[in-house]
Amino acid sequence: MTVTIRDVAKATGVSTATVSNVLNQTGKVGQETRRLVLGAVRRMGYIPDVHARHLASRDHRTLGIIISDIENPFFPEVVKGFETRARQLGYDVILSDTNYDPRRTREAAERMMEHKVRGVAVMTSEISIKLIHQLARRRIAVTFLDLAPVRKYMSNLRIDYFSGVHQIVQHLYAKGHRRIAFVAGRPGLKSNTVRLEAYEKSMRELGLEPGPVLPGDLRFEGGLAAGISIAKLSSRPTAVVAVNDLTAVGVVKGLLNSGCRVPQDISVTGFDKTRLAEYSNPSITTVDVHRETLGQVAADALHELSNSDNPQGREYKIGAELVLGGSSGTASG
Amino acid sequence: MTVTIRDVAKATGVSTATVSNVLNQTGKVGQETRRLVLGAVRRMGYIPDVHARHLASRDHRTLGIIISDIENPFFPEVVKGFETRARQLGYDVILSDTNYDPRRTREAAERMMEHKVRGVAVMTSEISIKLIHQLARRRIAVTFLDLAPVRKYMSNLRIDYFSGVHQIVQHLYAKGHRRIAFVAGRPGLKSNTVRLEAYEKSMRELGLEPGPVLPGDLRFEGGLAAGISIAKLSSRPTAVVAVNDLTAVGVVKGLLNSGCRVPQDISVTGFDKTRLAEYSNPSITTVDVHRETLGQVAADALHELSNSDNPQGREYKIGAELVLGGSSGTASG
DNA sequence: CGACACGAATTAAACGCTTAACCTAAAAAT
DNA sequence: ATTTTTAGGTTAAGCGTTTAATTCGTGTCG
Repeated sequence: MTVTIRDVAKATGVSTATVSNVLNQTGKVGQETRRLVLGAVRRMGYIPDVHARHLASRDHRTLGIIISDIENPFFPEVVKGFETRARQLGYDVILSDTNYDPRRTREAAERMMEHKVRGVAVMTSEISIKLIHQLARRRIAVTFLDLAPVRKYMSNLRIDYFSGVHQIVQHLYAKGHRRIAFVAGRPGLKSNTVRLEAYEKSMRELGLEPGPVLPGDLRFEGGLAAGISIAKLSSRPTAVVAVNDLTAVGVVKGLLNSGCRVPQDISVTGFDKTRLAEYSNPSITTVDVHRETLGQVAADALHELSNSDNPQGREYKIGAELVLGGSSGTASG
Repeated sequence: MTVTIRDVAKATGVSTATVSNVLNQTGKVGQETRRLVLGAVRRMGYIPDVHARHLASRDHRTLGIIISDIENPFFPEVVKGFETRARQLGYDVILSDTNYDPRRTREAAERMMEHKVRGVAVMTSEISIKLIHQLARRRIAVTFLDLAPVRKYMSNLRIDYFSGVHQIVQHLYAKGHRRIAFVAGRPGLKSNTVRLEAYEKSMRELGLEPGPVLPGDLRFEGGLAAGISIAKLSSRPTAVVAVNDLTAVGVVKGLLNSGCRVPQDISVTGFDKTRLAEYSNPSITTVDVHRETLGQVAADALHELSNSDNPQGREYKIGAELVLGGSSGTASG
């Protein structure tokens, strides 16, 4: 039914090997033959079967990326950076979304193995270390976000959350803020607790007492509630550091609804530099964690790992950068 | 190197056919043998090679989805709906992002053919009809968004943009608005011109003169500029219908910066119900086009098309629903 | 002028799996 | 008691490619 390489060979009067050589620019092929084959390929609409190709040539130029949730605005940019770079390096990319579900995470990893990818960028933290080791043991290169120490076939990407939070606190301090609150995310999530710890450490470094720390949920609602609570506090802080932009936007709305002006009465900062931060009113002072770069570096790291004959993993650091917005200003009072 | 079905067979002392039968629950296999095989599979860490499997069984349960840009907040939800449904129906999914680039669109389509997918949901409008026909000719089911008439192997998904815009205009009319402006998107894009036409038609239907119509770019910046322009207009409209949420958010910011209060002085509406609309301040009155449903319906449509023995395409309609926000209110004056 | 290298193409064996066709022994039916 | 059915397998032929090994002319060189 579908036209195969054999059909093309027959139509041109050459062997399938020659057709294959023409298509892959391998081996020796004469000018004239090349022309003929290419003509037939075009005319007949031949398209090679990727499965057969991969099966025959043991070289699967495919990279995988596992993310938590494509709807989470963190990931699309990471995916884009990864895909673009992988493409440049000549890889095909397959994507799996785990939806924060451990079972689907396991399935995603299995899918990667089934596809015999050369490497997998694990961009979710809801994955067991065992699964990662399982991949590495099959000589599949893996990168992850601060989930485990570096090893054979395993490289680590460290997003410099600490520096990001540190820059925020420094910025607020410079603007005269001394009472700075923090709105947290989900306690279990490492990327969140790291930010909280960075906040506490940065505060102490400046001789300030951390707190109050309010609970959040990484979502708008949590921020909203926190904003309302903060507005009611007796000795109100002059600035609020939110664990992410969404929370910050919620905080701002909560404060505004409670009659606090932002930034005149209270400054608010976010984290992640989502589009939300930019479009919100006032725009949110936030930290750019270079998501697209993250994806790129992941692709590079996998390429390096799966191509070197010494597949020892290493550490990569992804910078974070303060981005000023209208939500933070000089301390009042 | 990697463990194959033959290794499992050898270890268990049965034939590869039996192992295959155990794994796929086909054919007759005894209890004891099944147990043994499964044990070996687990113990040896055997994972079938998807390429070999697809090559051997001509049944490729894979669906593809082609989108313009994963960073565009329209798509993640569509992808999620598609993937979830496809998964339920037992399909694997491959995703391609064209980045609005015709060459990459062609590559994406080729990728689908290389992978021998059963169907492709084309969610971008930057694709030539030829390419779609090429797919259909290969008996690959295709769905698209109002790009061509229905045909063999080709189904159409129509998002009811008209109804959405109509609802908005009706809503504003009911709130007393008579002078209603429109901020357009990119002129070439069909989904945009449809909205513009729907706006004009809905206005005339109510005996109102459409206009002014301001240019936009589907982005925040275009909305911002439009908002500033509108604020300066001599006979200012009391309401602004923006082509999408992003534009609406820009318009709001432009108006606010120009000293117009929203919605007290001017009402603003968006389109698409992105998160932005919800988080923005005031939240934007918008139209929910049920993106996740769109993805779902696409998967269903492809499933239907590729499974029936009469693969005649049909029309599907995706509803649109007004969602009230704080950005629209009673007309002033 | 024979040996040789080389360019251009062919042959055929994988790659890892599925599946139709076939086999065998024991249970069921006649 | 003979035939038929059935359960529980096995055999082997692909699926559509790639690729190492091989063949076959032909121009080159000593």
